[in-house]
Amino acid sequence: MAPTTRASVLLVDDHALMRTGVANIINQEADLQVVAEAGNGVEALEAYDRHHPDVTLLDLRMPVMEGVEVVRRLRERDPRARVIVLTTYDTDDEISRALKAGAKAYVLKDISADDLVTCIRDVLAGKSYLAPAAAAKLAEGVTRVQLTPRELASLRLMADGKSNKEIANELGISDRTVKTHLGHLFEKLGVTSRTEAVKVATRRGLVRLA
Amino acid sequence: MAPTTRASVLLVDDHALMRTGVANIINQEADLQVVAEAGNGVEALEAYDRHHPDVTLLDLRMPVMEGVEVVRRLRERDPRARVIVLTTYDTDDEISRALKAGAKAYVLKDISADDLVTCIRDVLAGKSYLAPAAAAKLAEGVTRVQLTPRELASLRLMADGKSNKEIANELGISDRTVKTHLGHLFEKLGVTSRTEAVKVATRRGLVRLA
DNA sequence: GCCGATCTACGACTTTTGGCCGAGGCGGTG
DNA sequence: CACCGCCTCGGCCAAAAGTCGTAGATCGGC
Repeated sequence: MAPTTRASVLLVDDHALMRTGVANIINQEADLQVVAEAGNGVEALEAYDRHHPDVTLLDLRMPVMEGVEVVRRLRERDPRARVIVLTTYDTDDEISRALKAGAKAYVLKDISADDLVTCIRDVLAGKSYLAPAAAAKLAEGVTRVQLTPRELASLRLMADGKSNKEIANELGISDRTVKTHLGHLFEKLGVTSRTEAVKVATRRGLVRLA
Repeated sequence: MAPTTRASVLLVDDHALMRTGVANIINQEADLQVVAEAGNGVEALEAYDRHHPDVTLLDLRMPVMEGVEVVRRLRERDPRARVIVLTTYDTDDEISRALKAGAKAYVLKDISADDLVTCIRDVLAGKSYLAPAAAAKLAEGVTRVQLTPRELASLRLMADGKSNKEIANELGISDRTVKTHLGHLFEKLGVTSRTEAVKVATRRGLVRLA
């Protein structure tokens, strides 16, 4: 039982309670050890540079810097960085973006402590892991919408309650053009009105209200 | 160090990970002990009946039964039930409804483990506790909107992407009347369009998208 | 250099939405 | 009873939104 070297874990979550809870679970394992915690993306990058952990547990949906962006930057500065996304939400957009950014695993917070530990060991062993729910969402997301930059920008402003004219002003284009973009957007989302579009876009993780 | 009687705690959260994390924290305290866990509202009521815990830690936003409803039912069957709401969200609507339903405390999951334990002891001692952020939201909510049943129903359907005509059909009234309800709603929310209304209503916790 | 995607924009049109009135019915309260 | 809040509905009108088709400009890839 001589712990030669425990694998080092970096914990990133904006909820202190979740951090200490998960830290407790992990530190109970003889082969794992939490070496640092971070409450947002910027802190996460700093902590990574200081400790170069073997694996990083990362919540998406954080203040200061978005989770997917953190994944990207971590992998930029260290292509071997192993990132496990641990979050509550499972929109197809977030899942696929996180995986594309280089996350090795995507698990939901309703996972059991045992399964989480197993997942960490799997990732340390070079495997990857997808939560069943996440896999299902991805599968249905074969029909994943590919929005153009303008469509996405229009969508975001629209979801913020802006009128076509206001959107046009902010984007520096004509309101006719906004109509064109939104028309294309509606077609891609399979809807016929803005409120419906906001609903579907929210469900898919394309926008975040509140 | 003879633990005369440790206060019993019931843990309700739909995330297994959060449950075991918090359970670890609580069980490390000599005067506290988790006696049961539940993953949704119905389980929570069953567990309460079996164990009659001294205090219940409850997440809002759960499947099967809404958290506020759980608070209400717990207090119904035992007016002395001490419920601490432990959640991630802090919309003024949820906070005030939870407190009105009889919750003794409202804390957010970004609380530290120490503060959570303190909060539990406070509640056991008969005190109550409001997270600063929650208190602030409540304060600004002096202007809390009071929607009529019809206004709320129209709002919900509208947020679901329905047109006035569709809302009218579902409610069995004229679309003119729907316009009236929505007009009043807009005035109360301080907006002039449906998408804006959806945004504000979501922020206030009046509706839940996704 | 051609093709496809994207962004831009217009006309013309229909439908929907939102604002501004008034008005009757109904149920509870002072 | 009179008042008030809520629900109901109507007309009218202006503005916004959504649908159709068309079309020039740009950019990147084959």
